[in-house]
Amino acid sequence: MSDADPLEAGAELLPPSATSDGTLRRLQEVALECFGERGYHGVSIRDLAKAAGIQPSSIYAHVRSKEELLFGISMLGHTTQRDTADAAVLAAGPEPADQLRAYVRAHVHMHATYRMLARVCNRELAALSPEHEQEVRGVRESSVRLLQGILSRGERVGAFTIADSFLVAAAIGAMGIRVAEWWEPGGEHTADEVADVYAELALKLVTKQQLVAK
Amino acid sequence: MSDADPLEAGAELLPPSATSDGTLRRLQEVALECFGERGYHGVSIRDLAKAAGIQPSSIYAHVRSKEELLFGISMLGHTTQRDTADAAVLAAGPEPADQLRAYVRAHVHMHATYRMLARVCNRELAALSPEHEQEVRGVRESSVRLLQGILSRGERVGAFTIADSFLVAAAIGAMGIRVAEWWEPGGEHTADEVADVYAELALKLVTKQQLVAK
DNA sequence: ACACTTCGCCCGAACGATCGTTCGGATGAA
DNA sequence: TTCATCCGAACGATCGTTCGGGCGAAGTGT
Repeated sequence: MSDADPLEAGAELLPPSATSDGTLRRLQEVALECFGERGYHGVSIRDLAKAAGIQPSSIYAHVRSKEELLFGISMLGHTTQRDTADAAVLAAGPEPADQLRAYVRAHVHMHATYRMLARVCNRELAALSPEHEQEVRGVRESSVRLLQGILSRGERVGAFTIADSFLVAAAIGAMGIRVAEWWEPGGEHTADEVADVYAELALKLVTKQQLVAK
Repeated sequence: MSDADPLEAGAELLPPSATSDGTLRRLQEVALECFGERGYHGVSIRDLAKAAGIQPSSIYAHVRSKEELLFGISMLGHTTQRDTADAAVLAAGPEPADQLRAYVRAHVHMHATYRMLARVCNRELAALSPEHEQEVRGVRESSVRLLQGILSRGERVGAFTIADSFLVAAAIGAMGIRVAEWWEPGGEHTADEVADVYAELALKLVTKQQLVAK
């Protein structure tokens, strides 16, 4: 393997829904790696250029500004999360438990598989311009609403027992988001394993407890 | 109230274990606010100076460098988390369920009450020097070990049923860490309420499920 | 009680480095 | 000829930090 790319050692950084190619794609990939490791403000245009193998000024042939590069990445990550979760839930059928399982599986799987993308999305919201931040938050909110809808409907039809819908949704979301911070490919668990375990854990959070004889 | 301080509108930024006072304390407080909102690299020495009401050069009468300011904050946050969790667990008695409840309550309560401190601690590990980062990670690890110890002992004595100790510990930790990102004083829930709910949710994660007749 | 020194804290000015970005021009494919 | 892409050089702004000095409180010798 002489064409081994240190950037893509066995793992894709961008999801299939990414439409960019060529230098712009490479730019987004190195931006993901750098932003994910050191943060948006901790990475300079010159850092990105060096990692991409081009000159700093050449970057501006592909993006209007550094912030727009972050915005593109952020939108891609958030829409990917929302779309995969939507699709998974739609394919899960009418049972609330199946819907919750599907949502958590998609959520967790995405945060592991594209963990750099997820990190940047969850950390750098404040680095966006006010307009861009609001646009991203809109996408984010629709995904949160989907989860809360599953929970409240599950409770309404008697499938779930939930103390506080908001708090439980926050807890379930948190489990997945944090996966992007510790999971790494080649580690103890595959992304699928984590997704499966966390889907069952999420179900435990909404299931009525039966007292077991002590 | 003419002495109202916009920095401390009804909430302490630093925990009681903070020993600093005077200008250094004020510096740590404004650093928490600024780092928490825009990130370590997104805040300049001049930003901090302006927020603290002093000149940029005056900062160096209290800290050796910007990174050392972050390190002090980071150590304070991590030791506070570890110590309050330790104390809570020790006071909880021998029952695994009580220990887990105590740990989660302390963990969550701290992440809500000192949310800016928790944010900086969880976000800016990579901004520390390698030596400082390792020192902080040491404190962090000891707290994680405490939680995992509670879980594994609880399973050993038959109080808990756990699919994967590491994954469950990560999930429980994640719930609390994320609280620092969305909770705010004066919101829907008090810190105590969230802590109580999440303590029960954590217990659900380690309790054997009973199949309820469908 | 006095003068004198020390020290903590703060200031304004400035250092070299690096920041995001722009510009004019070169190159090659369409 | 046009257009996308890249380059080297440079712009003004801002970065973290240093330096010399001012100033009031605390300590010291007499």
